[in-house]
Amino acid sequence: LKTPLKEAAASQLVLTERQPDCQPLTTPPKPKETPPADPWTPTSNLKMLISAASPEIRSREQRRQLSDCSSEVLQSKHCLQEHLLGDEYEKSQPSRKEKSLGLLCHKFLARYPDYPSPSQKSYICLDEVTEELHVERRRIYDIVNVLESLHMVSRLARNRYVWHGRHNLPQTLQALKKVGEENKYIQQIQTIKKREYEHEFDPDSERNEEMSSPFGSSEQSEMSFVELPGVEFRAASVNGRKYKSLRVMSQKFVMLFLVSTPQIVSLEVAAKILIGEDQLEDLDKSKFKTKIRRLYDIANVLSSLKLIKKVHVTEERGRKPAFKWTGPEVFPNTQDTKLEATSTACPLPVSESIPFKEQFSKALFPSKGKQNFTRHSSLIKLVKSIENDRRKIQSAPTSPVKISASTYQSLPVFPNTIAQFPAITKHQLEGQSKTAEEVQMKCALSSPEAVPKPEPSQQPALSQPFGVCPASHSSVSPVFLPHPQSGVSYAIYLHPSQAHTVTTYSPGFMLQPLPCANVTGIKSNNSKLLNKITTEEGDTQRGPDELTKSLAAEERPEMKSETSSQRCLKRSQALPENNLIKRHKSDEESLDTSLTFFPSGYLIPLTHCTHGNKAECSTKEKARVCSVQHTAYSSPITGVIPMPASELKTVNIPAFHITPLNIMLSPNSIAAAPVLSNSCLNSSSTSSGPNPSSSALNFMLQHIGLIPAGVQVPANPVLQHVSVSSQSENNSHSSGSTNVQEGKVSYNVLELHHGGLSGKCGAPSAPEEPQEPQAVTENFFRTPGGPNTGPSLSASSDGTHRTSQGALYIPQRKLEVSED
DNA sequence: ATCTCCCGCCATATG
DNA sequence: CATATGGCGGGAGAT
Repeated sequence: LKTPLKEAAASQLVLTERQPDCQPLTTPPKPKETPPADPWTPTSNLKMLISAASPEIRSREQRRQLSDCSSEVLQSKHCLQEHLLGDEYEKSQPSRKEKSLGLLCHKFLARYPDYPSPSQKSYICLDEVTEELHVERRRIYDIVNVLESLHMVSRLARNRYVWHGRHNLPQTLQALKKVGEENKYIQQIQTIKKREYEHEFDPDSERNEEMSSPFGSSEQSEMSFVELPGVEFRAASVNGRKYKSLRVMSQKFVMLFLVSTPQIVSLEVAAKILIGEDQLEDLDKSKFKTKIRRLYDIANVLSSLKLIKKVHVTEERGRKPAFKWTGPEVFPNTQDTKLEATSTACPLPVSESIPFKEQFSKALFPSKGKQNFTRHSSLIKLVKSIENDRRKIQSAPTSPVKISASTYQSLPVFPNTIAQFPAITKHQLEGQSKTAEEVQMKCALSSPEAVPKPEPSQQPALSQPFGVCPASHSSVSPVFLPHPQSGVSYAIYLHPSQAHTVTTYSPGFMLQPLPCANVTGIKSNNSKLLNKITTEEGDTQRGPDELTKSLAAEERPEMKSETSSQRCLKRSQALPENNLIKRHKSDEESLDTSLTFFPSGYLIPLTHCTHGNKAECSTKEKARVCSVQHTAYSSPITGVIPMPASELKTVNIPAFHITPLNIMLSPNSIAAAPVLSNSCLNSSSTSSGPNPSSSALNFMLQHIGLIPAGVQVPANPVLQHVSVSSQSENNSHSSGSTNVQEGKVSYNVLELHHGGLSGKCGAPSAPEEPQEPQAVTENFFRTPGGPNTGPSLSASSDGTHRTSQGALYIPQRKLEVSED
């Protein structure tokens, strides 16, 4: 007896047929709903489904109730009847679980096809649903709200929703991921973890430095709902002020998964981040509790959607509830459209293309969208927030703030719009701008996860936008950052999405170390903390894959490094699939520039900012950007000080995974701009390019705060490329420890966590091992020297992984992740 | 005891 | 004004 899985349920036909039956009303008198599910009832199916999910429960129930009744249905019925007769009182323990939101959600979802045919839209009438499902309206709202956040449904009018199914999911997720990156959730997560960590070990932690301001700076926007071009919020409430807290929370929650590397997010962290956004400090306990409650609600429906599943992360402080993303991988934009459609295994692939365009055009021409984009309240709000931003910015010009308030204000509400641009265009623009500046920059290497299969032939990435971890962007835009102290301005190439994020020079911002969200001690964390992550049960798939991936990536570097200056394509582009598409460049920015969205959720076209690619930006614009006044709507694009690529040097610091940063000294300044390139990238620099002077490197590091002013890091080691030990690849379990013990630096291990797809390049390995407990390791930066010593770079010259003086030592930490 | 999270009061939004 | 929505948090079942 196969459990009727979702597939079945999903099938439209089945559903259709089943629907009528679903109604309990039609259920014959006696079969009162009872735990010992009757296999033939839809409800029972659901139950089975659920029980299947949690074996424990099932077994328990079976033992308890149906222990001897092996003949299922009939038997159970008998039992039921007896029971009923015995105690007429319903008492049929609708045990709390049977009323769970998760189950309810399953029922709800069962009513609609995952991929409704575009031709016939299905509507949702809340009244019907509540009635049919036997639930209080309130509960339905919970479900619908979350679905809304994913754009699986959208409200038409009171009591009325449209069912979109999962058609929008890819875009939505992509958009969310992007926003998540912009919000720098990774950093926040790290900060939180770090804090916890510090709190545990060193209550007296004298964490000085800017890190002290966790996200005080990152106080996020108020609620901003990420919309999709085609799916605006219709009339009904939702739009206006009444926040859509649950909706927004849901989106943010999802974002956390999408940006963090081991795609696992603990409730605690999520709650903190979500709280942190609105009310900075305010460690209100009750508030936290409430947040957690909400998260559970959201998690339940997300679980029903199979986007996440519950797991437990065990750290030294016991196990904490967490959830693991089990939804589709989300690829960085550009390729998005294509890849996602593919990856989603959409039953109705064709149907999607058209809506897409429509949506797109809508986004471009708001006018069509009716009055959706204008509304008093929002405008007012906008103004307010802008003012607010200004105030903040001005008041704390020198503070180590990393994110300007405006950042969030300018959050594109329709990030998707950008994403939807044909990759071609994007690349084209990109290329142009690049050419113009011939910056050796960028190469948005996408985070490992974004790289399904590291292609051996990948082009060497030269650099990467700093602070962006999972760089999923391909274009970079320079931003001028006034240096508070020296007064020297830096030009940092950032991905457009990041550009508007940074308004102030911030070491912290640049520090962003690894894409790995779980890595805690970024800075000088003494790592006393070695936590371990062990994944019990089979979802460990990731470990192996990632390893493989990383291996491939690292090993290849020298092979083909084409000389720098090649336009670095994003890694993903290097991938075969991606290559198929003629990648031309386009610039997101053009779009970004022309259209800016505000938190309020309305699309407001801006005229003053011309599209035009950054290459064309004039000096004046530059200036404008520099000014703190730079507000939400101003274009993130700035001018660049032209600098021959040759002058720029690239340093490869594998161990760090620091996203590369190109720092350019302002006109008058001399020196070469040190550039850190991500280790993931095969740095062409490995051998070809001149090595940056160590002084430059040190300068850089010091600035970033990675090393104390006095410390000098030898350049050579850093430049070396470390070859990954093959062993790690094979046994992910022990790889971590091995590395640590041997004093080896294991970035490969780090990569392990990069959530990713199961890419496997040359390495055969990594078939997923479903049910086995596995250990994943997490690394932390640690400074052997002591707390104050900045982390040093660990490098291996010759693949020896030797820790050089001042080498960065990355201890491992294991966390145990167990499912239920 | 802790983890989950259901229930439903009640403030708001909408029509 | 009647309803529809949807914050919110008490407190109880599940572990």
